[in-house]
Amino acid sequence: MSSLEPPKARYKQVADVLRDAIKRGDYPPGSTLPSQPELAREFGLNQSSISRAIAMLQAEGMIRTEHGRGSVVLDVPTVKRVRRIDKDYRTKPGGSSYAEELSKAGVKPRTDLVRCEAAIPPAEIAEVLQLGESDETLIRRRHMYADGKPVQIATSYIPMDVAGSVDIAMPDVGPSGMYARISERGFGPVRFTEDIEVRGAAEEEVTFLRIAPGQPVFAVLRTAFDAEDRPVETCLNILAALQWRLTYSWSQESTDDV
Amino acid sequence: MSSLEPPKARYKQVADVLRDAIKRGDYPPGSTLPSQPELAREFGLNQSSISRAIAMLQAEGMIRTEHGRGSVVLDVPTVKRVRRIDKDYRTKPGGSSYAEELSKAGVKPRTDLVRCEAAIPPAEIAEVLQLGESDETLIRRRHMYADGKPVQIATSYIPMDVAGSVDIAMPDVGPSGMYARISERGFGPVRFTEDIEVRGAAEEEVTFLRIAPGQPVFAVLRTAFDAEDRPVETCLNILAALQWRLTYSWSQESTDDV
DNA sequence: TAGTGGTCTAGACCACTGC
DNA sequence: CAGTGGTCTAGACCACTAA
Repeated sequence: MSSLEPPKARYKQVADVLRDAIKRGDYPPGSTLPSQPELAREFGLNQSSISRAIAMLQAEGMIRTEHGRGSVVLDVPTVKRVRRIDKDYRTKPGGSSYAEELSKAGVKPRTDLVRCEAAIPPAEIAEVLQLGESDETLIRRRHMYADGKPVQIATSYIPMDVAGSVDIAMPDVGPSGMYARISERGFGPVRFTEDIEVRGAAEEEVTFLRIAPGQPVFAVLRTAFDAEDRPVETCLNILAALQWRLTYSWSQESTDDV
Repeated sequence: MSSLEPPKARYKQVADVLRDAIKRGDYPPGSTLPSQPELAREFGLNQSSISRAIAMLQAEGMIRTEHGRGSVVLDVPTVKRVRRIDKDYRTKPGGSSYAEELSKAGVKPRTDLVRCEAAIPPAEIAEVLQLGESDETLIRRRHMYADGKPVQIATSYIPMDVAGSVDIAMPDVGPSGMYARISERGFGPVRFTEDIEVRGAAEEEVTFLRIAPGQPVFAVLRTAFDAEDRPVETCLNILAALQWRLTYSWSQESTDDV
């Protein structure tokens, strides 16, 4: 046990000790830390100070407190996963789907279709798709896992006249299949955009992704346009921002400096 | 004044009140909130509770506390800025630089060269550039502003044999100019990658970008490769993650689903 | 019911800023 | 120096979870 002397705030020192212990593996992911009263005894401090140290670790995303249960250690990968988008001439025809990408990386992918219906999309989605307020889209929401761990929430929106019917999107229809189906109906995508935003995780995202409240998430919105430059599909992906690296790759002349 | 009754935690109610007041413009960016003892009197609460409310707002990025001075309101744009990368056939030859991009958006850009020297780069940069531990690069760090507000820290790294000499990078050499100079020396870039990461802001970034400690930042690393696929330049851009939207656009067949 | 985290108080002292 | 935010205590009560 260390001395816990000033000048550094004691609750910060407690946080340091606990952080090191977690990183060392003393408290593996899923386990709980000792209770706050117990830690208070160990460190010879008041529970308030301990509580503050715990709050600090939670803000850092290392743990999540559950009222009445304890402080559970979260699984924070030391190495970020990579989500790669290659758009140069090397891109294989057909490209790679989420499932293929992960398989190559040696992890087992799994996708659960949690919602699939025709409904009015959120306003910002309707705007992207250039739809009116009351226009419906086919909405497909999937929960995606890698080796059983939740990694992504994906929600795609397709205007009903593009989708044709809801059964375009049976649970097992993959993305490549999705674009193929759209192409068959004469809306073959030729241009894509991706908008990347970062914001604090919403309630649902905290729960599914098993991250600490307030942690940042990526909101990646990919939109596909057909030959007439009409948006035919858009898909919103939510990922834990601190656990992923997004990489884009392209050829050609370019001198963007930003 | 409201009642501040349970069930909601009082410090959260205080945070709500202050947050609304800030959004309403009662405390404009740059001003300070009333002192904690004063707020404690106003709300009829203990200073500890007020302190907690303040900490909450700081975690949200709305204010930054300065020891001995007060809690200063930060300037958090309601609309995110856009950093656009077009890499399809529409891209104009020559592309658009940071300065042009901002000028078009109607804001006045400014760039300060804060560092320009030959030195050994950080390990992760050396790895990207495929350099040895003791190989030096030309390092150019710029602070960029829009309408006088700090928006970005950009640091570029160029292997010395590519740069030739330090004077390739005089303060007024723009990015297009930079690639032109590199091309003249026979290292014309033909392929690019961008890696996007999010992490908590470092000390220096908090200070320059004027954001709250712990707020997430984008770390965008763009690397240029020549015809032999050798990395000839890499540039790290740091931006306040909650204030920007990154958008990528491209054509061609692609069916990535991730 | 026992144990957990969450909140709050009254009061104290410290460290830093700016006059 | 006075005023600010930062830390800490001792003790209390509440809300939630699980046995």
